[in-house]
Amino acid sequence: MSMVKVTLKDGSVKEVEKGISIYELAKEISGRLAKEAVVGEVDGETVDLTYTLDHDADVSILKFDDEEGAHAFRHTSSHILAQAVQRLFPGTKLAIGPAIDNGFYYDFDSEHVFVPEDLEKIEAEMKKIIKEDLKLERFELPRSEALDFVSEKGEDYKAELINDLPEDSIISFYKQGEFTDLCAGCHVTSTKQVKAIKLLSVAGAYWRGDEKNKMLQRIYGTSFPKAKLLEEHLEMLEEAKKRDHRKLGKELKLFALREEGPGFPFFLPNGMVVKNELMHYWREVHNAAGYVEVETPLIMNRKLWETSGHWYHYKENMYTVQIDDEDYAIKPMNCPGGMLVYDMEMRSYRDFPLRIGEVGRVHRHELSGALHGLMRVRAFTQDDAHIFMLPEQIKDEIKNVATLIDEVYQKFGFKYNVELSTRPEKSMGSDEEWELAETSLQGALEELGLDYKLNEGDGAFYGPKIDFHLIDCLGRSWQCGTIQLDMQLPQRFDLNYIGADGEKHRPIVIHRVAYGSIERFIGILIEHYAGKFPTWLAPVQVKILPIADRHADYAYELKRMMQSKGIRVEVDERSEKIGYKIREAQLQKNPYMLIVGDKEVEEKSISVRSRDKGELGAQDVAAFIDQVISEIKERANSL
RNA sequence: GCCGGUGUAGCUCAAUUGGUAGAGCAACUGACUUGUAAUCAGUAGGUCGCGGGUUCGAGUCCCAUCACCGGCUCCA
Repeated sequence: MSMVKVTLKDGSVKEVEKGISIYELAKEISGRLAKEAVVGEVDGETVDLTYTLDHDADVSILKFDDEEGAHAFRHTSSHILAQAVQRLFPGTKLAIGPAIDNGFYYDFDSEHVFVPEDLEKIEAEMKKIIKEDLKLERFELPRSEALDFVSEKGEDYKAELINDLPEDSIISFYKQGEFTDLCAGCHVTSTKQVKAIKLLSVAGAYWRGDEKNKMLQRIYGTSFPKAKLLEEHLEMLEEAKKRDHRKLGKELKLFALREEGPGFPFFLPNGMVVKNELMHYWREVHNAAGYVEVETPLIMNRKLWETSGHWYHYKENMYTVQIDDEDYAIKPMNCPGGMLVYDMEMRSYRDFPLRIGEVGRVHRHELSGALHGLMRVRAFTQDDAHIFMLPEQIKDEIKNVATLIDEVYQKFGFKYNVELSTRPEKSMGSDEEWELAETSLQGALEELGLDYKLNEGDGAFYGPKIDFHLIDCLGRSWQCGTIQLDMQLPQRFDLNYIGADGEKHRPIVIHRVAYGSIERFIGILIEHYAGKFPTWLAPVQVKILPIADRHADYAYELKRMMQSKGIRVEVDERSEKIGYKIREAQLQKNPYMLIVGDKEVEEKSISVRSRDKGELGAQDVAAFIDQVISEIKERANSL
């Protein structure tokens, strides 16, 4: 372990481990050190954001490539933003301005309403501040003085933040030029280091994230130590726009959203193929895993929803309807129906685990502002299942479900994060029940060797849960799969089974989904594949393109041949040039194009073009069909 | 729901200080019969999101409303 001597600003010398991070360093020399840490020099030439604490001590502390380094860098960027805004719009109050993944934001309370055009002006001012090469200096004040300091400047939000800190706190501030902000750090040493900066958007955000509070104006931006990195990042955002499932959904005629039904998507023929293929695959996997399938009514009497508790806890989000003078509700969840199915027969412990699946369409009145393409809708399909079991079966069954979900995600090459949420403050059930439930869930994850994040107190009031978050091409994560233990519904519905002892017992119930919402899953798939679905999912798998009208007969002969083998195939018989037809098929992202002209008719062959690999040349018809069929069979390769 | 922005032909977009709506692609018709990402010509297509108002006159200004976009909140 090589140690390095660090000379602090006050002249004292400290020995630290080489390569130590600024945060570790701050911890080591509590409080004081962070102050010194910003007084360094940057070796801008060789390594961006490599700091030296003092002129004689070469300790690399922070790099932009590290998460912490990027964080400090973006944090300074947000201070520059706030400084520019206060210069241009005096009287603007500051709320908070943290670094986030890929950028930063700052929340403002201003009389002035920021419009997109303002961003350019603010950005120009920020560039000025960067050029001014302002040093960031840290200073600390006892809590009461800190309060006076911010109150004098009329920074009410900062005062509120300080008020929430303990009485004996020492409050740190960072100063750059005329601008000072309450801030824990860390920061880079000078505004000059922020070489490339770009403001992206302006949005509303509630103070402290609470909708009861005032709505502030949030400005988002991003920054990099090199112009090239910024360019690359902006290009990535452009690429992501091209993949947007709403755009591709329209271009590929997969689905549509209309004013007549906000949040209620239309699935067009192409999208329906994808949906049906996904369900086909789902049924294969679930059959193999021992699930049965049921379907429960979309509309049921209010009494059922009172029994389940939804009428009291979820009414705001439920669509209701009157039938014969009685209240009915459209189901927002499948569980109550599932409970009724269980209760239709006398159940035995020998039936367990009893896995009852339901691909159920649910309706929820989501806030209009929350709607987003297929990702957030008001009617969606859950690939639900309720599993009834004995307490001692929990762990193994959770493992089964997690394994199944993993298999499904692997199918599409998805990466995902797992989160385990435990007992919240307000909860139902005994300590022993929760203890068993939580250790079973945790044990299952650990035995499977899955990395997971623990969200303590984040579970549902009726039980702990495991969530699966898919990571999309933009790095955003979407909650899809979930496994929830339900300790409330069995009781509310008075569900029983006959145990080995001949007595009635309450079953354990888990509620789980793999896709989550099929609509959302399709949205994610569209972006994941950029519309280029693998052959088994592609709406049109083979497009036959006759070169001239006289080749149409042969084209249709090929079509019949392939169709009879279960291949989705179309003929483009328009009197257009072959280049035009190829372009169209290519834009529609059809996996295979077959060009047939005089040569192919004569030789009874085909000229194959692949969407991804381009021209493949002449091929034998039977061999090509076999190839396509093998790709279609990928749907089931897990079996 | 909240904050901000947007809304013109099926799609992507134009329309100088308010003066009476235009292009490309798509569609349709015709010609061309085509060899691996856009053949040419013509035709048709809009109560400028919907509803009020100001004005001699509104796509352009104001109000209201709906939807969408970026976020917040919430969530599969």
